[in-house]
Amino acid sequence: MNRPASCLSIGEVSRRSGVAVSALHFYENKGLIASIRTNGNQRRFARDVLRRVALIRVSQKLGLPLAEIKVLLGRLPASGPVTPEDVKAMVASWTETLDARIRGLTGLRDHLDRCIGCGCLSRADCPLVNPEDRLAGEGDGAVILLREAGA
Amino acid sequence: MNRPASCLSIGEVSRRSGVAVSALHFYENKGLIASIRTNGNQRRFARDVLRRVALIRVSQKLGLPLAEIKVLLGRLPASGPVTPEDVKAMVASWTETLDARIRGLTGLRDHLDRCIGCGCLSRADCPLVNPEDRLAGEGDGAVILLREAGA
DNA sequence: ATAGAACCTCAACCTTGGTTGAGGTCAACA
DNA sequence: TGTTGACCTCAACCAAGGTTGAGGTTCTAT
Repeated sequence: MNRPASCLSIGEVSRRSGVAVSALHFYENKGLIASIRTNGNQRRFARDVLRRVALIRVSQKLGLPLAEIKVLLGRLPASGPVTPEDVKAMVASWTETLDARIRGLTGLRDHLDRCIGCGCLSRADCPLVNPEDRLAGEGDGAVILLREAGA
Repeated sequence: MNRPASCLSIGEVSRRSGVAVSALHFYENKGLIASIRTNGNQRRFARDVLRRVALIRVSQKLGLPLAEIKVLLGRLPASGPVTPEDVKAMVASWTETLDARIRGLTGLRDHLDRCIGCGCLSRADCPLVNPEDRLAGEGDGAVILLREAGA
């Protein structure tokens, strides 16, 4: 009885999620997913793990590092099924992150558009290049513009 | 005459660009910037390097890897000042990249919005989670959705 | 009962984008 | 002529996010 229908081997999780076995090992090691072991020391995952893995991959596509994803996952119930409310909260936090990234990129694009308008790249005039010359004395030059892209 | 006014030491480039000396070494090593050497083997950079470094940092904020940035920089004149036309072309290529990223993120956000609407996370119904169940047989499951985020 | 697939651990390696430090040289000022 | 700060090279190290391989065990089907 090592394999009740509700348990998945790591190979099954890999096939169903599209994530390599080695990556699943890695996620487990980092504490993002959990398993129990059979008598023979093989991993068995609750079906729930498929959701978690999907959440991990989507979160990664938002640019979240695994450490942050771990925190978000940690807010889900440690065991048992995830409720719709849990999901709504997590997904809402994603959209905030997403909105922030989109805003950052859009702002940067606007800068670029202005730069296309002038094409100068002039140290004196172009807000895109050499902002350090307009900010003499601050000591960190180009950093100012770069910050606008949002982390 | 190691220091005509038009030449910058690496320390000056670092201070004016806000980029660490070690990073400038790194960029030179990767072929993104170039220098000549004094009799005493110290680097001297044309002022032009400040523009290139600024272009590198902005490009990085778009998420471009240095290898791609190197290609873009390679399209600029190898020596001599960069013309406004050069800049326009390069910046235009950035905005395309940016637009693509923004579109990808926006599409992902729309998915999330729909998911918030239902909150189901159901294997059968939720397009965000477990798309592999709707795509049985394709063998790469969640990859489908993830692709939407754009590279 | 036994082959072969699937699994296990652990360590080494990979890429990207750098930083840090050791050990040594150069340049500029007094 | 010091001496001090800026510079040089080269190698090692870091973080993230994994992959690869060696060497060994377990599971499942025949």
